[in-house]
Amino acid sequence: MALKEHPAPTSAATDAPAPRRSDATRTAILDAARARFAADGYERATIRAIARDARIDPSMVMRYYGSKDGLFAAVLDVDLRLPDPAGLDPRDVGRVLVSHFLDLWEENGVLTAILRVGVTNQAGAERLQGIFKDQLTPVARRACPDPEQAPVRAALCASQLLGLALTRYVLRIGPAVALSRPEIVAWLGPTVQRYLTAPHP
Amino acid sequence: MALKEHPAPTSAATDAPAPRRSDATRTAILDAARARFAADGYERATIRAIARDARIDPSMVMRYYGSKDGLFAAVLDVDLRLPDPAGLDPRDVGRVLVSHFLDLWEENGVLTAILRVGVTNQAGAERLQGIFKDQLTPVARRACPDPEQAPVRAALCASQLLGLALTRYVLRIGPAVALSRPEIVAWLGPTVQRYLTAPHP
DNA sequence: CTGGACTGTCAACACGTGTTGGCCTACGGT
DNA sequence: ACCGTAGGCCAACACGTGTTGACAGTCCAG
Repeated sequence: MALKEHPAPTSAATDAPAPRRSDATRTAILDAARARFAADGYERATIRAIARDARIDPSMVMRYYGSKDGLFAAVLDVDLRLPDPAGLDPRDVGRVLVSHFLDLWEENGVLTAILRVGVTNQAGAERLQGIFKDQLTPVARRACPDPEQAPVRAALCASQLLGLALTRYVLRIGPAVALSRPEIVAWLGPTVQRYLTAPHP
Repeated sequence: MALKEHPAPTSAATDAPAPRRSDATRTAILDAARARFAADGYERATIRAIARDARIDPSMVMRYYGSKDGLFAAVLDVDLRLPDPAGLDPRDVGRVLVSHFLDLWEENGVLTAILRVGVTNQAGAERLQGIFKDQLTPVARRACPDPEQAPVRAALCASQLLGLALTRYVLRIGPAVALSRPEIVAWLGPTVQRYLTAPHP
């Protein structure tokens, strides 16, 4: 860790941290890293390959992100932007959630990267745990009958949603890839709905 | 590949392939490999570590399994031993399947190994695809209303079953680990049941 | 114009990996 | 009792990895 902190040369009080000339390179590295981690997982996504994709020297990665771990940590920031279940029809929450997750997974490779890495890398696994625990559990708490069951219900939803991502975006199992969005929502929506709102069986 | 084929020294016509003196070592390697692949994934499960666990020299692994790929291929043989849905109450097939899968995942680490490896290794992914396609689809064909939908329904089941394994045995998400077997069966059983038998939504 | 910081390149290091071949030991059929 | 051969260990190779430091161009404040 312990990245070099460049002192803001001009306005020190502004909120934006004074754009640097190397910002383009920084984001190029980050984009390449996200894609490589998503495609190859942690070990096989080498710094040399990432640097080649970003068309810079491997040592730049070290300069800007300190280490491979630091680079991956910089990729990890994810906000699921889950909707507040209080604001929608309780009968629709399952379908809305599934649809929202499909959006998230397809908008860029961050979630695929974290999933692929989390399976073999401890830090990635903890991050994935944290994301779903911190962001999905509150939704469950507002949607399920007994708030005390929120963690269990969130975990059940996670099992189905991550299972879909696994089969569709990571393992690329044929029929799971071929399914259309509306079909997925129609099939998985009621499942998630039930995990959230059904009485404890 | 191309393992050395030791000529059977004694009975050449017997069905059993004439036990070798090194069989103990062979299975020790295989056991250690399965555990390591399950715990660490493909890249981080090094031949040296596997050999250390099996208390033999790394070169023995090469001699008996040709290469790391060959070793992993030897670990891959899995028979899910799925029950024939024709033989049970159509109302129970979901619960029976979920229960059966819990048995499979907990009996040894093979499935965890294949899942962990399949996420980053192409051969592992294809193997996982094959297992679920070849063994789960026939079950779906016998259980679902329109046999033509069997692949889709098998994939849906796989998404939920693999998702459970992912959250419970790989990522070890707290609430998913804490759930008891009967609870899991009660929650996921109806889901699998619906994926198999419900009319296309 | 000039000095210092920033951005980038190059070559190298130390290390762990999969893999190989040579050597010694000890079993077991003849 | 013998000796071929299977079983096992050791040392080494070639390679790719993350990481480091020295060096050169480039921008901008003073």
